Amino acid sequence: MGVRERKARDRKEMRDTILKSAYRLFLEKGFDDVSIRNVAEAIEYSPATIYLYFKDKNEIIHALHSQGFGLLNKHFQPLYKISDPFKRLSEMGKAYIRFAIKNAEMYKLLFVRSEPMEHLAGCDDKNWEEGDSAFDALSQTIAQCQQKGYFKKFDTHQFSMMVWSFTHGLCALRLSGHLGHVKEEREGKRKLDQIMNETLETFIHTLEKLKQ
Amino acid sequence: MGVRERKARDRKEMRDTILKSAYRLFLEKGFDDVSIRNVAEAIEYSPATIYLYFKDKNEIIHALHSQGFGLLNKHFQPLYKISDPFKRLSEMGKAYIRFAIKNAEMYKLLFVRSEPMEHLAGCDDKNWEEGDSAFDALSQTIAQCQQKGYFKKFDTHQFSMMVWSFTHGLCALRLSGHLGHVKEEREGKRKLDQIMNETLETFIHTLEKLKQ
DNA sequence: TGTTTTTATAAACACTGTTTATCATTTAAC
DNA sequence: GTTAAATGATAAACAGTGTTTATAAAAACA
Repeated sequence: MGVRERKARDRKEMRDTILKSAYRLFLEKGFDDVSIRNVAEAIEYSPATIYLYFKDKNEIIHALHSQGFGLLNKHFQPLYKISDPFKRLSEMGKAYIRFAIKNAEMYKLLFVRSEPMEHLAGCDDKNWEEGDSAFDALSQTIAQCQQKGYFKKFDTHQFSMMVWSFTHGLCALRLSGHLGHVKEEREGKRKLDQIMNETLETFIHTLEKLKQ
Repeated sequence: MGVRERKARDRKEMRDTILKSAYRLFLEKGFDDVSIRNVAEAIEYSPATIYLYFKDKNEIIHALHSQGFGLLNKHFQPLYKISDPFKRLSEMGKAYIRFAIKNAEMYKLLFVRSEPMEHLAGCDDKNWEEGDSAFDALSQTIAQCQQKGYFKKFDTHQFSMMVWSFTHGLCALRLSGHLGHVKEEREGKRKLDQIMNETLETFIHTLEKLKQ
C-alpha cells in the first residue's frame, strides 16, 4: 500500500516546485515585488492552491531562509582547508562579502529582514542549526587565531560578534544603497566593490595589529 | 495682496500636519503597516487629499528621511563639546546606538531602507547636506584622533567607513532581531542592550590598541 | 459499486497606492 | 455685486495585495 508514500512524495515535490519558482521570481523582481499570485501563475496553479502546501507567505519565506543558510555554509566550505587561521578569517570576510553581493536578495532575506527572525521566535524548537553553524565557523576560527597570539585578551564570543557586526554592516550599507551616497564616494569615482574591499582591508589591518 | 502668502502658509501647514501624523503612525505601527488611508483618517481628510500635497508615498518617506537626519545630528550636538577626540569617538558610538534603539523605525528608514537612497539617486541635486553632515562629524573626529597618535597609518576616510560599518552592523542586527538568535545569546540570559554594549566595548578596545 | 477523503479552484473579503471625474468653495475680474 | 476662473476636497474606481470559503472534481477506500 504505497499510496501514502507516493502522496507524501507528491506533496514534497509540489512544495519544492513552489519554492523553486518563488526563489526564481525573487531573484528576478526583488523580494517585495513578488506576490502569491505571481508564484501561482508561474507554476500554472491557482493562488489558493499555494495555501494547500504552505500556511502563508511567511512559511515560504522561512523555507527559503533555511535553504539560504545551507547555501551560505556551502560557500564557506572550501575555506576550512586554509590552515592559517588568520588567513582563513580574512578569506571568510571576503567570501561573506562575495556571497552578499552575488546573492543580494537572499542575503537580505537571511540578515536584513526581520520576518524570518520573528517566525523563528514563534517556534517552540529554539534550536537553529543552520544559523549556528555559520556563526560557529567564525567563532572557531577566531579561537584558533587567539591560540596563535591574535586578540589574546579578548573574549572569543564577543570578538566574534564584533567581527560579524562589521562585516554585516558593510554588506548591509552596500545592499541598501547607502555606500555610494557618502560624499567622498559620490565625488570620487571608485566602484562600490573597490570601496568594500578597501574597507574590509582596513578592518583586517586593524585586526592584524592585535598580535601578541 | 497677501493671498498667495497665506495660501503658501496653509499649504506648508497641511504638509506638516500630514508628516507629523504619518510619523506618529509609523512609530506606533511600524513602517510597513501604515497606509495613506491611515494617515488620511488620522488627519480627518480623504485619502485623495494627501495627493494634493505629496506626489506619492515616497515623497512622504523622503520628507521624513530628511527630518530624521536632522534629529540624528541634534543627538550628536552635545558630543562636540568633548575635547578628547578618542573619548568623543567612543561617545559617538554609544550615542549612535542609543539613537538607533530609541528611534528604531526612524533608524531603519535612515539606514536600512533602500527607497530613500533610490529616491535620492533620482534627484538632479546630488548634494545631500544632512547625510554628509553626520558622516563628517565622524571623519573629523577620527582625523583628530590620528593627530593624537591613533590609527596613524590608516586613511582617514577608509577608517571612517570601517567604523561606520561596524556601528551600523551592530544596530542593524539588533533591529532586525538577529542579535538575540545567536546560540550563545539564546542560551545566556544577557539582555540585548548588554550584548550591544559589550560588542561596542570590544570594538573600542580594539581601536584603543592602535595608538602610536 | 457507493462513500469518503483529498485536491483544486473561482469568488469573495478586506486591504493597499493611486487616479479621475465631480462638486463646492474661494479668488479674480469685470 | 455678479460672473468667470482657479483651487480644494472627495467619492468612486482601478489594479493590485494576502488570505479564506464554498464548491466542484478527482482520487482513495469500503
